[in-house]
Amino acid sequence: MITITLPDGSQKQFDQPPSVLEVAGSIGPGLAKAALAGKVNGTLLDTSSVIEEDAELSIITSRDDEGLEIIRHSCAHLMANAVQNLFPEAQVTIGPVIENGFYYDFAYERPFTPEDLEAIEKEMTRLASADVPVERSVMSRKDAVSLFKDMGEEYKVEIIQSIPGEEELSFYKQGDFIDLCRGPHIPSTGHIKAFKLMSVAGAYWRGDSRNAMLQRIYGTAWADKKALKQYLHLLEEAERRDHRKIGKKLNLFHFQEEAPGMVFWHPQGWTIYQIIKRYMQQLFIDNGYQEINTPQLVDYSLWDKSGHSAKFSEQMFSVESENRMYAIKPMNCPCHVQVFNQGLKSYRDLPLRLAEFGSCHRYEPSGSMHGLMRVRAFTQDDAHIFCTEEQIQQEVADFIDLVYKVYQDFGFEEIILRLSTRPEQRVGSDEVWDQSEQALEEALNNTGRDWQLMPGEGAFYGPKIEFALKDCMGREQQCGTIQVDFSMPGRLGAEYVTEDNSRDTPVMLHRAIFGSFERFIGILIEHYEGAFPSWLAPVQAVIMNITDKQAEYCEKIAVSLENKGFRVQSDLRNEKVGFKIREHTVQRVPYLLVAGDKEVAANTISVRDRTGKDLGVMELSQFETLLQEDVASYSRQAKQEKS
RNA sequence: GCCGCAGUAACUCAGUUGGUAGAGUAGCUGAUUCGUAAUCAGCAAGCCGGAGGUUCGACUCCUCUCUGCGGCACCA
Repeated sequence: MITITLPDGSQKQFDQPPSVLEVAGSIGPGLAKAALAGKVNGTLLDTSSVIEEDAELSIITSRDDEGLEIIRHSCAHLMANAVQNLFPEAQVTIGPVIENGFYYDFAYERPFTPEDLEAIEKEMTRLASADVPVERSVMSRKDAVSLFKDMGEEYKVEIIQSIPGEEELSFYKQGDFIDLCRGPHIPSTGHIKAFKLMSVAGAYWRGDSRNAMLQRIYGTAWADKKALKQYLHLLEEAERRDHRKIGKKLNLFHFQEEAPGMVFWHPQGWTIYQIIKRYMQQLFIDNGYQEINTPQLVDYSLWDKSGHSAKFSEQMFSVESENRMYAIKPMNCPCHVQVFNQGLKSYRDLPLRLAEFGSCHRYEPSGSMHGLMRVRAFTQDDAHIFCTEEQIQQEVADFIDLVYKVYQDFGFEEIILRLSTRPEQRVGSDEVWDQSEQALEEALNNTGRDWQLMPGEGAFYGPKIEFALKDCMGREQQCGTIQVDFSMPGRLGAEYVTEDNSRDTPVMLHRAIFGSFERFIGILIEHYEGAFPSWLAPVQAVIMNITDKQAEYCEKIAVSLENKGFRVQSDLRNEKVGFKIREHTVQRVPYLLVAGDKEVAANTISVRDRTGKDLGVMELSQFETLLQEDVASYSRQAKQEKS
């Protein structure tokens, strides 16, 4: 007698060990039909698996996250099946589930074309509607190797041979197609109902750039057509929000061939940049940082000393002049140590916080650049805190608070914290690592917030905390960081006089909140879809006349608002108001002010916002208050506005 | 850097099985003076990314190169 306990606590008895499917069938025929797999005592198994002893079981359907993953995984197999039907020469390699979908890597003599994708998709649809049963089997390593060798599947043979000896090898077969796989899989291909092949791209075998390049086909799969449609819609929205498109449309910046990976900021974009910079400058002042500025071009000898030229010279631009080699700085830290080194420092000077809007250049590989998100010339909100080991924890705690405040000011509510600890290759003694990892950990714990541990992900010179924010599309963007550095101050001869009049080397904390201005602005553009909240909007209001008669009045209003510090334009062109309204709405100006004869007579303005909401007719002073309050709220209320 | 795709007017894009290009928007000129998301008409605008080659002839075909896009790798 086998007792199966279901998630609701109810129990079912079976005379014979039942399969997952049989249990599902005993609950209801609908469930049996929908069952994709079973979770037996926490382990996912095929519906065909037989449960040999008393167990807890939940039936997995497409409504479960696990069910969706199984669908995606099976869809990857379905695709491999289709590819081999159409291109028998293609070798299969691996096909895992990824976020929102799956991919499968093939080795084939030529790249797949978009037409191939269409054909593959069609073949997949055919196989799915044929509802081919998917059957699991077990094979010995020897049999498996010879089977796949016979099929000419060299990559599979390599995979099989790399699996540790004791492990059981399971295989899934649908029709003539068989693939090595841990499973579980759907009982038959008919359970795949909504999928789409997205793109082809090259990908290295085993992710190593020294290996052969395979053809990777990406696909997405969902429980039903509706979910698929929703996802495709989301992709469209992401495309609409693409900062490169919006940057062009709103005339914020451009790139051109002569300066790859370097931004040409236009007046509108530079205004946003300046606002953010001023915001950060004030933040520095309020939080005990001192702003400095250091050279762009520094002789290679300094980079030799700091260790950069040995490790990172490939990513450094260099310049030769008068027989000297200079590097355009890829980082600010060595220069900041030079500033620290000027004049003898005392323990009383610590912590010393030096900040710089440091303009850095790094040679990024051509294929890695991406709009503002990854550039070769960028500016960091960079600062280095020189302190004692005892001071690390407090500095880190203060910094975490600061990051939260800043991200919230910019409208980001969800923030993810990660602690990266010592990597295999590192400098510094274990005691120092122990101490600083502990300092970071305690600082994190003291915030009362959740954080994730990333073992071994720290920099070679010290552990670090990273801050990722979630944008309105739920995408994670890693921006802020604070890193403990035991190495560089010593290398560059930084020291201070201690309380007992000896010398000691300070610890250096590298930290940034935005990361790079360029990237951060890119994130903001996508987050707001170009509709910046008033405090960031390059133009906060446009005042427009209805006919020439009100031109002078509009000018007066514009000047008056400008004198109050607002960013205002007047639009006195001989166009219909509707035309002007449309244009500035499209340009995402937060407030549109109209003055016709009525407003002139009453000394008022008619106000609407870019969402089309009519805010009514008001006196100028009323509007000033409204705009002032909007600006003062930063981005915190921007969420409510849907434009 | 690697694989694939792309580069045509300021922008978005169409086009030619090889006979030197077209539409919308923007721009300019003129008319219109208008009440909350596009007034009308006319004009001008292109070394078809760059270099080489094949050809009587190349935007179209080939080679190289640059830049961008999607991935991969990289991101101290």
